[in-house]
Amino acid sequence: MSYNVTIFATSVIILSPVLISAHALTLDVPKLTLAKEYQSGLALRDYWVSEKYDGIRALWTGSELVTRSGKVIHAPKWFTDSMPPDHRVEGELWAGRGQFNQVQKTVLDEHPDDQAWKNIRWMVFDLPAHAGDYTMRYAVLNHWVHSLNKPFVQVVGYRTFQDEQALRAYHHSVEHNGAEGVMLRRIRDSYQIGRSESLLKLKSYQDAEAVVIGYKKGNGRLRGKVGALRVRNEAGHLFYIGSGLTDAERESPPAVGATITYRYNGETSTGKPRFARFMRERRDIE
DNA sequence: TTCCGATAGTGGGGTCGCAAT
DNA sequence: ATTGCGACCC
DNA sequence: CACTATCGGAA
Repeated sequence: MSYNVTIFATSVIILSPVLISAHALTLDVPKLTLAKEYQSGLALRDYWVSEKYDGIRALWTGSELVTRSGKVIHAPKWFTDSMPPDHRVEGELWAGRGQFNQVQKTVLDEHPDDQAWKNIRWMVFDLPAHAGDYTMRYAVLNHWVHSLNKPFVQVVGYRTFQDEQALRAYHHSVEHNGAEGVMLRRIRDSYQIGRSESLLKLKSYQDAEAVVIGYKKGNGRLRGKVGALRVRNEAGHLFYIGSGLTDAERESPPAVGATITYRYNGETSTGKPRFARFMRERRDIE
């Protein structure tokens, strides 16, 4: 019915001075569902729960595969040649648990490496332009994937849970096996653009301590303040922490030699903490 | 009244691609 | 051949 | 990605 929904927003991208005078280039940004953080106490019976696949979001527009910001993903012909010309399909390009780095190295190349792409799966989970609640969209999606019958296109699987304790148990078990976390999909919603209770993510984080060994200057509105702390953690890794600092903390940051607590989500491929953010300075008690 | 969602703007690690060295 | 940087992904 | 700082409208 209302098939004519606007799927793309338009934003202006500033390019090199040569191009600015001649053309105003635009980039189509897909309007997608964004996940909110899970909070205890919601009606679990309204949700289906799946693994959170740590890869790169990819939308089939009907003619090409694009990222969340609308950039074209240069997939091999054999990967996309049987995609439907008349449907939008949304999923995650994924290479297995703990393999985000491989996905990034493979799918963002301008010239696809055929061998590397053989390790990529497209874990599909929605039909953004399809009417109906999630159970209906999921049924259509399943039907399409089964008829497609390609090993590298799979539908994400779901479970349901009666109570939070069971959900937590599942969450911890998949994370123990290397998953990034879990997603909760509210099954009676039509496709929701933006951030809402329609899609939730549940991820664990870790806290650790590090010693401040220096600073990096801030840019833009933070000019003259601290942009990031240079730190060394207990494993001896050197890295920067900028996220999490308030404007006030950037004006009078923890001193060199101070111990801080930071939060992170697992490690990168080189062993550094992923998504490290500042929590607080350690205050020793006398 | 409080709180939530959207924006805009900061910051990180890792990678690719291109320009400068 | 190496380095630096912008622009992407998360 | 995580986060801070704002703002206006929903709750």
